[in-house]
Amino acid sequence: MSDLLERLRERGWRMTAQRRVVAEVLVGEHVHLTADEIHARAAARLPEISRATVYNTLGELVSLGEVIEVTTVKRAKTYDPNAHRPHHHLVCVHCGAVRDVHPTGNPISDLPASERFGFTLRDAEITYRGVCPGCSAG
Amino acid sequence: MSDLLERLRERGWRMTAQRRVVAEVLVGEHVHLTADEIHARAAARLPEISRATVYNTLGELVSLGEVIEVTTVKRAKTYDPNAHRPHHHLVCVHCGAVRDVHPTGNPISDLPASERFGFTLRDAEITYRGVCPGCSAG
DNA sequence: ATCCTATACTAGACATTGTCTAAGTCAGTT
DNA sequence: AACTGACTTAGACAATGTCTAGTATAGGAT
Repeated sequence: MSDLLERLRERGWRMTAQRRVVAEVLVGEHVHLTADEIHARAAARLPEISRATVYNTLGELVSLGEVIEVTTVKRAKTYDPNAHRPHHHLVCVHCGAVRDVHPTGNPISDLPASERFGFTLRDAEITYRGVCPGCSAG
Repeated sequence: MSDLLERLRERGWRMTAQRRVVAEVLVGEHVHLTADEIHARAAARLPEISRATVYNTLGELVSLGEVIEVTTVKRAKTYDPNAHRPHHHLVCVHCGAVRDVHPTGNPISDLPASERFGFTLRDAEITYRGVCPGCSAG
């Protein structure tokens, strides 16, 4: 967590109160938040922080590889601070809840050359869809 | 293609000019279009078709399982008419191009029970990310 | 410690994508 | 041919994300 701030500073990031707060919100809760939720939590500590800054900061963190942008079925993207531990996602089709999961195997090796169409593969993301215990109980 | 219209009629779909045009646009080009692109192409044939109708029709086709909604990195969802042939997607991180691909193996069997957290799994979607030949040449 | 400047922040307008509503229209049935 | 519930329309609204012009500030230089 202060690891994150350390790494960022080493990469020449100028440290500001706004960026610190956004980073703290992200790492503080190990859940997937939307930009708006992050803004709300950040504003609780730093009331004048603007939406634009939150969006910019998130974009930078994604570019730096410190945070992963997850696009689910919901309108808004969510941000996953767990970027350094490779993982995939399990989504409840009913309530939208998201969990990080770790399947065995490597999807990239499952894609034969004939199916790569000349692409240089970078990574693969698996989204498992299902119904969570809470929703199937209802 | 007229298969699609057949199936829909059998399921009690009321057939209208608007729905026919949207279905034809979808099946006519085997690419992934956004709702707006579909609207533009539909309007070329049926100028007074409204955005709401396109959105409604796409939503119905998705509910009926005739079309798959694909959420990529881009803002807008895209619609994939290839719903009856299970497949996954290969996306160019540079230009956003999407191809359908068929990896070997079954991702669902790669998710051990201990990683399912009580979810009832329905399906899994793999998104491969890489750079397409055109973009890596540039 | 102070100054300087590139970088970052803010407010708010704007853009894009998707949803909803009220009123009018039409497909398919009788 | 009339009827009726389902469909469509225009446009307002909502949610999410981007951009700009002006202001503030972090961190290096002095």
